[in-house]
Amino acid sequence: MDGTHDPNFITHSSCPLGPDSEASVNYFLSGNRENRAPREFGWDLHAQQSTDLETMEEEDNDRRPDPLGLCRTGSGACDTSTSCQQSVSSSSSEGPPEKSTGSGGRIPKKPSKVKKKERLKRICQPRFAFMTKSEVDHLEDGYRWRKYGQKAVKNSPFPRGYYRCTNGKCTVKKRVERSSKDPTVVITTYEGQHCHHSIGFPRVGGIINHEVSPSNHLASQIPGEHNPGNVTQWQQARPVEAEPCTVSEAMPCRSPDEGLLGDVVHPGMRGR
DNA sequence: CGTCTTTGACCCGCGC
DNA sequence: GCGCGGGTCAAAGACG
Repeated sequence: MDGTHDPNFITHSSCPLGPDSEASVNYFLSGNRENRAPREFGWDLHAQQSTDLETMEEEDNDRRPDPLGLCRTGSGACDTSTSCQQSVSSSSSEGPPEKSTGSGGRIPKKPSKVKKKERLKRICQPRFAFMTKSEVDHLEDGYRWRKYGQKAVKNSPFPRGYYRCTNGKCTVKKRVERSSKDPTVVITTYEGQHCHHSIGFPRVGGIINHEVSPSNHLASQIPGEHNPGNVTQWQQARPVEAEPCTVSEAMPCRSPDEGLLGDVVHPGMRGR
């Protein structure tokens, strides 16, 4: 990867949405360990939306230090020993979930021991979140997602949507929610690493990425997705401190040529 | 018919 | 121990 050399890549020219867009995006890389507040990580949010984020942070701090609920289980249950693996509790990679040949109604869930164990582990994976000014909740990012849940968020009138990559072997998830402070701001949190390439941008001139180096192609895709003229500036936040598996300069968790962060975050960004 | 969304229930961790 | 809130599951329905 060569990304660490281009600190200025976050420019209009590299914005997937083009220089005409008008909204701004904040990135912040989340450490995936322990429920430490971003501030403690020394986040350096200085873009226009950062205040919003910080506000959220403060509002939630009384209960959850993590403004986005990142690594909620981190306070103890976060098993990072495998955090670099694609080992989030996924029903796909494990034995077939006993299909409840439902006798009509919803039968009480009795998760297998294995499944239960997995849930207990609920491993925190590298996470990457950003704020986007957008009217659209679910931003296109080149991947296909399946919504598997939606929850009302406390202190927010807007629900949070839970998405999972449709690729069977890919355990990447993402959460999408709107800022309660600024409804025009969409907070997207990616978790995990893609084990495949994106499918391209159907709506952006049908760009296919197979020729672009992974370290680049997503850097020029993700945040903006097809964001109808909303994202112009990419704000860069300081990567969170590095622990065994965090997203920082070393990027120990990232596979050489793929993976969420590798795809999503331009190396130059991570290296700050 | 296959895929995706919706939605209510369930599970779990944490704070009180 | 209990309640709360977040995250996930999976059936049912919608849609192309």
